[in-house]
Amino acid sequence: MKPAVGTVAAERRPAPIPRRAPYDATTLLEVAVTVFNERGYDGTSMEDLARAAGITKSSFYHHVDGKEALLAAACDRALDALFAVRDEPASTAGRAIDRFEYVLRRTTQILLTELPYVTLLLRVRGNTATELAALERRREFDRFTADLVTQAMADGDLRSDIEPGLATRLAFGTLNSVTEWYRVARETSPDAVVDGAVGVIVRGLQP
Amino acid sequence: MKPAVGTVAAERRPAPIPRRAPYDATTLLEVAVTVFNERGYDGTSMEDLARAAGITKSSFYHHVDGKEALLAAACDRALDALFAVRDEPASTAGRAIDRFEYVLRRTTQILLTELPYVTLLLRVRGNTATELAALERRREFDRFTADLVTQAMADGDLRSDIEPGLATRLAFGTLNSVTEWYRVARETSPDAVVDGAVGVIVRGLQP
DNA sequence: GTCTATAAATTGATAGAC
DNA sequence: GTCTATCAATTTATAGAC
Repeated sequence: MKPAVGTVAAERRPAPIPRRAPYDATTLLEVAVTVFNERGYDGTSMEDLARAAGITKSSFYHHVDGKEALLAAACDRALDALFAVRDEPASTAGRAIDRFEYVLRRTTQILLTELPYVTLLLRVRGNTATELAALERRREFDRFTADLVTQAMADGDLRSDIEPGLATRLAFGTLNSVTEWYRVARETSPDAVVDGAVGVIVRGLQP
Repeated sequence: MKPAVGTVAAERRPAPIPRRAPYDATTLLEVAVTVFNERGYDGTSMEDLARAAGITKSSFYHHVDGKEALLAAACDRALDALFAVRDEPASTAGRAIDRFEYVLRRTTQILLTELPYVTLLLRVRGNTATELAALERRREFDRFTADLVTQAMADGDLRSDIEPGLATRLAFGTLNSVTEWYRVARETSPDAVVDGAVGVIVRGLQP
């Protein structure tokens, strides 16, 4: 039963308008990254983002600095999480093979918990200064992983009939490929993905 | 020694202008795919393509039907090569494990020989009808590979402590990740990539 | 085949009212 | 905070001269 428009009750106690939480930069970043991943960064217009957020383009601009700033924030979030893994004690001390396995596992976990941000990072092409900066940070992380593999191979703990660079790229390429299919339709649990991926890689690279 | 401008020799036998082969649709597709892979499809304008070909945008349009047609042609080239693998005798007869290994190897070879086209295909997002059609063909190929893995697992020839779908995705995700780094700077030979990738995957998935 | 010129639509971003 | 209106630049694509 809806009270007639204009009654006293309707005027003094208007039906509660379905009210969303007020937007902040973090919320809209989440919206933006989702759309970026669906349509690609360059394939997404600010109009697309505003529509996804349910406001106009101008309102959207009230909250964020622009398209490129959104991309930078998303990439930084992914990269900060990856570098935090690199700086954990278990990544820096001990046998190289143990550190390698630890980094594989933790990287996969980050990839799943920060999935949209890592996905976007992995697709960056280098068209702007922002993108080049993200690529450079990413390459730094890649050098860290390549060093791990090289050391573990020198220790005799990884098969050495494959070039270290190729082994590194296959290992982390396998992990990164998870971003290509692990979406909301999650028929596989995160733990199963981590255990499965790390297990297959480790066995595949055993001496 | 350059003859002075205006001499008889210069007028009758003009210095040979560095003449390129006349453009055809295939040549320009090659140019386009290269730029698409560098800057991303949506990040590339027809102006970019024309500049890369050394002609104007209008001249470029004289040879090709448009941006989307270029994408469709590139995806078709990659998909035709993949489906040709699927239809080879060694992919359709024999034990599933042998067919699986054969398809892994052949797919990697296609990936390297048709690298730019496969790279572009793997990045398609589904923004237009053209892209959706390419994605649908790709999914058909994915179903073929998933069936192979499922059968080989049922035969007891692949480890069964991993879901078949996860195993398939890890295996072909590893292969596909090659497109992310195997560019012109080829420090690793194609054969080493094929042997390395297939070898790591097969060992990683052994029972 | 290649060019200049231009059309028609879209894009990232801002101005200013409420 | 949200809106309408608008701008300047870019983008896909075409017309028509040479």
